[in-house]
Amino acid sequence: MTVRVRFAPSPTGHLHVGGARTAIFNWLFAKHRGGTFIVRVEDTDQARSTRESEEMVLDDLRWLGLDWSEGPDVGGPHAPYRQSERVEVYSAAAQQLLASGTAYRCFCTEELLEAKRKQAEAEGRPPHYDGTCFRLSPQEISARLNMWMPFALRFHVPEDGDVTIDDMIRGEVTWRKESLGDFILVRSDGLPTYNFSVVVDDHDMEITHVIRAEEHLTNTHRQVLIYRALGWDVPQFAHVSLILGQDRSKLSKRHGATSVSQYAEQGYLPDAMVNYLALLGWSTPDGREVFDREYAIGHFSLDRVNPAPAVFDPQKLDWLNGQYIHAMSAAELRPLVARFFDAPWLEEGIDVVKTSVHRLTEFREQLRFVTDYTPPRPSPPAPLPAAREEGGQRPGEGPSIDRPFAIALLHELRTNGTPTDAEGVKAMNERLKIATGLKGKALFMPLRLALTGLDHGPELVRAIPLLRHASELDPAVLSPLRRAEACIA
RNA sequence: GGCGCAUUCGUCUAGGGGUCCAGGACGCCGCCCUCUCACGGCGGUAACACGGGUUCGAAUCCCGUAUGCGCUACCA
Repeated sequence: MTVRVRFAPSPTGHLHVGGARTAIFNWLFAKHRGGTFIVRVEDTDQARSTRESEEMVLDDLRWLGLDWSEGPDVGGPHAPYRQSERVEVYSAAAQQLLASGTAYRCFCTEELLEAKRKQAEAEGRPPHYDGTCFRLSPQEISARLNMWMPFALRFHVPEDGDVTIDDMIRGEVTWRKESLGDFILVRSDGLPTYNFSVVVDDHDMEITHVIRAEEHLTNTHRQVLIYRALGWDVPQFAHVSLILGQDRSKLSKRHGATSVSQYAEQGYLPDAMVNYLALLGWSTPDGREVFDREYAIGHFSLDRVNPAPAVFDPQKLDWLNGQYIHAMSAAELRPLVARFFDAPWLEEGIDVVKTSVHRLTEFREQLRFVTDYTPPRPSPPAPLPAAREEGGQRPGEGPSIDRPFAIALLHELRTNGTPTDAEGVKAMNERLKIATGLKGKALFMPLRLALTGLDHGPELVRAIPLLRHASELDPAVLSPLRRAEACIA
């Protein structure tokens, strides 16, 4: 039997990282087993679902690089893949349950149910449906039907409600016949509830493995009862734990970015995102943590998925994203970076600074020494020792520069020109060493300061040629020569 | 309240009775590389929630407690 799995998002906003990880696990599982990955939209909650959200979620999945062979956008043998368009399928199943007596019409209003719930809770009883409508006689039912009273369809939980599943992540989970009240299958507006539609769809779409979030674990109890009442085979279940924020509560907006589109905007790469999310709960058999999709597909298994919830760690994501960026060539990176920041000299710029970048958006800041330049102030005469605070800068440090050094540099650039490569920079350094009598840090720091205006940045043998090339390609970039002049003015 | 799930370094995790005074990764700290900042290399810090069992032996099995989370909706 070939594996068929599905990811079933509710279209109520962008795809969240938790959903993304569930989708990734489903996708990896399907690919690993040579099965089929399906996307199904669960939009029976009309108040919250929108078509725009559906598009966003699908776009987010595409951005992650996941592909599905059946879904609302591509169709498939079990179309439609949008629950709001599948009402006939549900009513057929509902009729079957109604006919067999497992389901019954409930005429209770929401207000009445709410009142009963409150009452039960106040008396310390479980807040379950009291079965009023289950006891209605056929006469009473037809009377209400004749009055056009709206009704919902309720599932009658059998006396022997014991259910055991063998969860692929958690092992055996058993629910004894316990506090489980008769629950709604079809709402009075005719749309099915989650527990009903999910069973009907998973059966209809021949889903073999249901891999979903842990929040659905206890719902499985109800769902298995429905499977049994309908005489259907129960699929394999695998419940993946939740993703938590730093404070160990369920990840939400106040923890910062939670949707994958936000991560895309912040300069994370899809490959890094998939890698990181896969690592949140799953571990590789050989312990490696940086891997591509082929590796993940080849080695994925639900046995290695941890049942405990995991805290989302932005620092590790940053590190991983950096690993991917560092491994890419400047040519590969350029079109991706150009989304955030562009310049004619961008590719060389990327090549020079990429080791200090963890997110694509950081290139802009790392290359600011090219686009922006403020000449360092001249060295102050003799700082007053009394004015120094503990831990303050000592004389001679800080973003300032000696006038004689600036003059020597300007002379060097005018006489020999600005180096165009690392060899040229080294030659220039040798000449400056002789001209100024400085060497090592005493030479390089003032040089860096004079040409970049900053006391840190990429190595000068790379930075100086970049500045020259950039100024030749881009009139907005001040050349090294002009910078040296500015130091003296 | 009831039911269910979970609990190894700050974080992600390896571990499925002895090879574990617990291994890897991120972070943090130190050293090296080095003009600076990164990158990279090397080293260090740091954990089996608690209490009972079972066993010659438990991080690993069982029970309880605590804590966290989920469900208990005409949300999914």
